[in-house]
Amino acid sequence: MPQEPARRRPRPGSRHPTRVRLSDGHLANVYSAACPSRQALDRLADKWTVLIVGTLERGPLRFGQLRDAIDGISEKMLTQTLRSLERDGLVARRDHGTMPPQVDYRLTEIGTTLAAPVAAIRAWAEHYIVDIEAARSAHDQNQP
Amino acid sequence: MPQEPARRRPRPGSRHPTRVRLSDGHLANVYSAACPSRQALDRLADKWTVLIVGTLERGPLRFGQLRDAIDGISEKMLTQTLRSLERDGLVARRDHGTMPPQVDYRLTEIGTTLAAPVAAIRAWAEHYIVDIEAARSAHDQNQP
DNA sequence: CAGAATCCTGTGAGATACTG
DNA sequence: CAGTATCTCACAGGATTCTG
Repeated sequence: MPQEPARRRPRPGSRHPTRVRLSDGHLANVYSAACPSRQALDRLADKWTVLIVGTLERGPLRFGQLRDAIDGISEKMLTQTLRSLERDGLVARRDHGTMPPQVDYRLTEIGTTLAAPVAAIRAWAEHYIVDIEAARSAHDQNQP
Repeated sequence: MPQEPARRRPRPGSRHPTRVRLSDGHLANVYSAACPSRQALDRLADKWTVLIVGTLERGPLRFGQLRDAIDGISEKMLTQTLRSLERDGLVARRDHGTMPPQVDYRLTEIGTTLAAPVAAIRAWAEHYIVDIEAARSAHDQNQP
């Protein structure tokens, strides 16, 4: 059971109030973090989503193939991320019901539309990583 | 001081070994998480980077303007993310040295090139959030 | 105003073991 | 093979206070 936030001195006039309590008791952000684009961005801004979508771009893959293709992902995170991608209608899961189990995953129609912007990001990453690393080491030279 | 990982029974033959100890004592991934595109992707895959870059797209902004424009960001995370963006050469910081302090941030040339793919992602998000939410609630209907 | 320093918490995510 | 179920820790990130 989560403890009470334990604010030391609940004084008014906090300088940066990002949340307010609504009449129904829920907490909500003051401005608009509920903005649709923010919702979708948060969906993409985890460590594995973009990599899974990028890997499925070329066609359906089985669980083990995904695991082997995506360097460093744990089975747990692969399962979790696939589940939430399925929930959001970006990936479709097909269980053949055989024994031993055989399951494959493919992008849905919407998932496919995501592949394009994701590819753009990946292309940018591949092109500019050199400059980024250069800037990084130059910066670290001055402030070690 | 970080404790020893405390592996209960260090038995060999773990099923999914993602890391190996190199001759110099460092840990490294077996395959290729060090791939350049992965490096850059990890750079972008945090909660705030994309939002900051997107906000600076239209021109330089001061610290407080960024804080107010990006819904829900804390001053701590704004500072942190700006620092690392600066380190990577994507954002330039200009301190006017006045009193009270006046600092503004703008995209560098490389940062500007990132704005395009980021805008593509944002456009995708704005367009497809409806379908995502539909899929989500449809899915939750079946498995509540 | 723009932050630095500090404290605290929830979550991300790995390791391991078990199952149909 | 394709998962669950636990346990655990590290760290992202929020709240608060202080300062030049």
